[in-house]
Amino acid sequence: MKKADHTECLSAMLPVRDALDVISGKWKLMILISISSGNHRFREIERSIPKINSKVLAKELKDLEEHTLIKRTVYDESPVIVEYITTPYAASLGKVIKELRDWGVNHRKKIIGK
Amino acid sequence: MKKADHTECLSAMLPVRDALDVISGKWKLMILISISSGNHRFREIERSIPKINSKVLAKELKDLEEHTLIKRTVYDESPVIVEYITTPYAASLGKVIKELRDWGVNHRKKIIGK
DNA sequence: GTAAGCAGTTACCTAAAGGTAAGCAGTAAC
DNA sequence: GTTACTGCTTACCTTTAGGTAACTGCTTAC
Repeated sequence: MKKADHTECLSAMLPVRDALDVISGKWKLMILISISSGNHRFREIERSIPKINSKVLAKELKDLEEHTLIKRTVYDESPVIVEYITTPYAASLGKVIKELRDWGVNHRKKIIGK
Repeated sequence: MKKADHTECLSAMLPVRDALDVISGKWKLMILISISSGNHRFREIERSIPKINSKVLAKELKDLEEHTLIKRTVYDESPVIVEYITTPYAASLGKVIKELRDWGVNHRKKIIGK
């Protein structure tokens, strides 16, 4: 039983909270995964994620762009093409996503095993 | 540019979603961090987490217990003592929390640096 | 000329998460 | 005997996340 160090405890909690503020919610990581798996167009992303709708997708894409996790580029050919790509900064989330995925796989096993 | 593999993409997204279902939200990880930092009593945990309130804490503790991430023990001394401890299963979240924390620290630096 | 695809937007609604404030039963301290 | 601590619960309210459905302007395909 460790001694409760209030300062140390806070210094662990606050960054975790910061991270969750950016990535939690039902869709953000799924969108990042979809884009980095090769889906770059709005409708492509939409179709790749079950049950998402265009309003939510549009909003989440804006959020992700504000956090500089994705980049939106408009190619002014006719017809206009809009492309979403992940930024190098998004790659820094790779480990986070990997650990979440591994844990999720294991957790599902545990629950089904019951 | 990778080719979009729908199946592979889904098999990455769904476990991540499963994991987030368990740990996302404003308080769950903070509570786990608090308990594993040595806060084991209800009021102790409450005081260690800024801005949380007892209604929310009580509810989140129940959720965490249902997911077998913490264990609640009542010691029937007088006065009754209630103790919360993390389970070995919660330890499996260690890497997830570490990566979230590291990313959060870095993200904060990046934002302040702007 | 009508249908269908593109990248969204708009108005409206529901459900869930979270917050506020008060209170309760028990104990113990002053 | 009043105050304060424990571990909660209750009723009520607000805020936000997310969902539905329709519709826009533009383009190309049949």
